[in-house]
Amino acid sequence: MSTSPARSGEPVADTVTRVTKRRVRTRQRLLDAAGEVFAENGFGRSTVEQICERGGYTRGAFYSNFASLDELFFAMWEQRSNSMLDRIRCTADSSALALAQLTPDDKLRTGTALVLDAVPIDDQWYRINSEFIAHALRNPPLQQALAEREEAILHTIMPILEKALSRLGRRIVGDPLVLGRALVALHDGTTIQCLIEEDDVSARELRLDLFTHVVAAYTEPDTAHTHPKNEESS
Amino acid sequence: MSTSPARSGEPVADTVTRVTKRRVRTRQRLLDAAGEVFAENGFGRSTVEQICERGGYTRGAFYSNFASLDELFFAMWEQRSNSMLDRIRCTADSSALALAQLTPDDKLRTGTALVLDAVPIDDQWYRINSEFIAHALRNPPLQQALAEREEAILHTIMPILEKALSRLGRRIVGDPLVLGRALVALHDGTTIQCLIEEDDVSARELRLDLFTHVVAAYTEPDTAHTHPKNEESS
DNA sequence: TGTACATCAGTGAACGCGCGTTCACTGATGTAC
DNA sequence: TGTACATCAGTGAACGCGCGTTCACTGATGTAC
Repeated sequence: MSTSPARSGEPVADTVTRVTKRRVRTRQRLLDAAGEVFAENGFGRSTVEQICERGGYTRGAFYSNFASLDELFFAMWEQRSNSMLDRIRCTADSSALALAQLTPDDKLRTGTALVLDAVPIDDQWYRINSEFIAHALRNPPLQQALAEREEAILHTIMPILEKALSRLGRRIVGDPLVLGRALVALHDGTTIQCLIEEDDVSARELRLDLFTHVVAAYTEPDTAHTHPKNEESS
Repeated sequence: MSTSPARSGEPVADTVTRVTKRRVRTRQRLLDAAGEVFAENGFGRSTVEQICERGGYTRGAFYSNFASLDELFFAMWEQRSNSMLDRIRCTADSSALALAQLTPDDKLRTGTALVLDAVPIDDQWYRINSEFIAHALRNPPLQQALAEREEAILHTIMPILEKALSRLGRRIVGDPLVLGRALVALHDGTTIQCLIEEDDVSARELRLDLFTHVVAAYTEPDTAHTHPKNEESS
């Protein structure tokens, strides 16, 4: 069992992972294919055959990697959900440069717009996600996963949000998580509108307005900007 | 072609509709059955057989009434969507009594809570609707129907909203439809959170907070109406 | 009102495709020496 | 390093169930007189 590489110069990890490499690759290709097919046809209308064909495999490969379509759906959703969060973190980091140039005098709306750009409105993902939610509402374990995802989203967003707010010379009134949840709800709700309507320019503007109003409502000017620890409220 | 009921005391309409009565009934039963089955299994995972069995018919009855599952899905969604709006109108009317007792001095939050009660959080409907949205995003005609539905929702909500606001001595700043859309988005977004979480009490409170803040942000005290009782005729 | 007739909504058997699932196999990948 | 060997990931044929769809029929519903 224990592999002794003897005089082999190759690192152990490399040899070990190489065994799985093929599996990892086909697994990944199936996951990618599943994402496309589910988005196109819907979860319930997608077949094992379609997904395998899209990924360039035969059906046997599927059963060698997943127990069921349900399992694949969940794995795919989880992965995409994660990469979504990564993308937000990443975009937020790069837009931090722009944010850094903002002064507290800049309008709240400008700052909100900047942060909002980090959250993409992706119609393929929306379709997958809303079907997953509907699916999860029928499966308690999946519902649990959804709740945890919500949690993860909040923890990704909060630092970005607080950093941006302090840049704008504002601070949150009350529990920060309440604002976080409100913004997530806003995103979910306005995304539908942006996707449904032809003229998504105006939809996006209304969206920005709404975000700005809510941020304004849940925050206040931070008068002790240079000395943040000055005033504390319960 | 022209039916002459001669001395028949029965109204013509009654005789004419009686021909369709059977159809109408089975159609309705199939629609009801479809709603249940779709909510339980998801649209894509539901079969013609399941729906017919639930409705107490054989498969032939389905094909005698609908061309495809897609058509049934749409018809069912449209009907439930309509009855949803009716329910809102109805509940709003009955809660108008409570609203009438509010004075401008009452808190905005109380009034918002009252109106919000007219909008149910129905998890069966949510599952159906979110699947329908995902489905409609792939079918332009359905997408059109969705957009029109959004329009209808707004026109249902606006009078209720404005009536309630005037009761609270407030009026909308800017385009009323903008507030309407914002509230719809809020409802959509917060519904997910209320449904996902175990402890939906706190979710519902946060929801109410959010609504209250947004209503406050999009309205201002209506100085022209200091006395609530002096406008009887609208 | 009652009877004889016409219509057609819903039945249920039949058909066959498509899909999920299995499994003996093969050839790609990694191991031992 | 090269060769012989072992493993097992992915193949593809095979099976059969389930489902969509059709259609000749029957009996419920409405019509004519």
